[in-house]
Amino acid sequence: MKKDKVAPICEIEIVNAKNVKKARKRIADTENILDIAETFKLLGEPTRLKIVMAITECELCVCDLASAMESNISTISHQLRLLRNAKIVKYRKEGKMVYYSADDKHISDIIEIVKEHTKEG
Amino acid sequence: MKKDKVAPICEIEIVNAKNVKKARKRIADTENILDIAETFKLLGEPTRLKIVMAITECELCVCDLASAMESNISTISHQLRLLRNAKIVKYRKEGKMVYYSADDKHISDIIEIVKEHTKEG
DNA sequence: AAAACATTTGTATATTTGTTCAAATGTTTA
DNA sequence: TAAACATTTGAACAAATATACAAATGTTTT
Repeated sequence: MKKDKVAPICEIEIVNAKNVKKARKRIADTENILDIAETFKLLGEPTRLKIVMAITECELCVCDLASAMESNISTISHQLRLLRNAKIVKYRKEGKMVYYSADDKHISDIIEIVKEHTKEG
Repeated sequence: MKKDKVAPICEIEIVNAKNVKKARKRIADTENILDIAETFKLLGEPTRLKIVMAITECELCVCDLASAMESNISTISHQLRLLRNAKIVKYRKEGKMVYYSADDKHISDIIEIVKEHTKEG
């Protein structure tokens, strides 16, 4: 057997077993990794990202949000449901109106960071 | 015409014109909004997020990365290309080997923040 | 030069998903 | 109670995309 190599797993030879082990551990230790991916995925769609940015500093009803986005009310409502479930946006009912806002600091923080990241590219 | 309402745009009545205008402006002012969404989208897929996390603290060749992820080399390579284009990961060639790493501080920062965010939910 | 190997790339396919229309729900007002 | 309105929800369709296999590229070694 060659110097650093280890028995193959999944038919793949391992070159640096130590680093592979570390990587495996890092992934395994992140128990809510699917939830993290889900949050990123929700922000990774222009319509939804725009929704979040639109209601970052002031709340809007679904109707006005659709207007601001120049989009369909139904489309906005569908996307809002996804964002709501992930606790990325919150809402407040007032009669038949529903006002949405995105006051979660975490979310606006990461949007700012990614904004910086893409600017540099 | 009713009190606060304004002429319809896209067949939608506007309730709070001031906030709609602010929202529109906030969206319009973010010139690279599609790039921002793209970065989020790339992190929003479990395979790619795991890749990034795997190589956050130590570099790995494609082969070992595939092993650590228990996945296909081709699949990993395809996803690495996307991550590379978005400057989320970088690589270093050494002969026929290619070592990938994700040392971008921005990226590990936002992953940590989202990790916190999802924990609270 | 050829064999061996790591990685990349092209193609095809199955799955996911964003959007739209239509209908349903729930609230206010006449 | 009925009409008007805001929002939600269901269903269907088109578009995007993650994955796998096969072939191509590029590098090292014999």
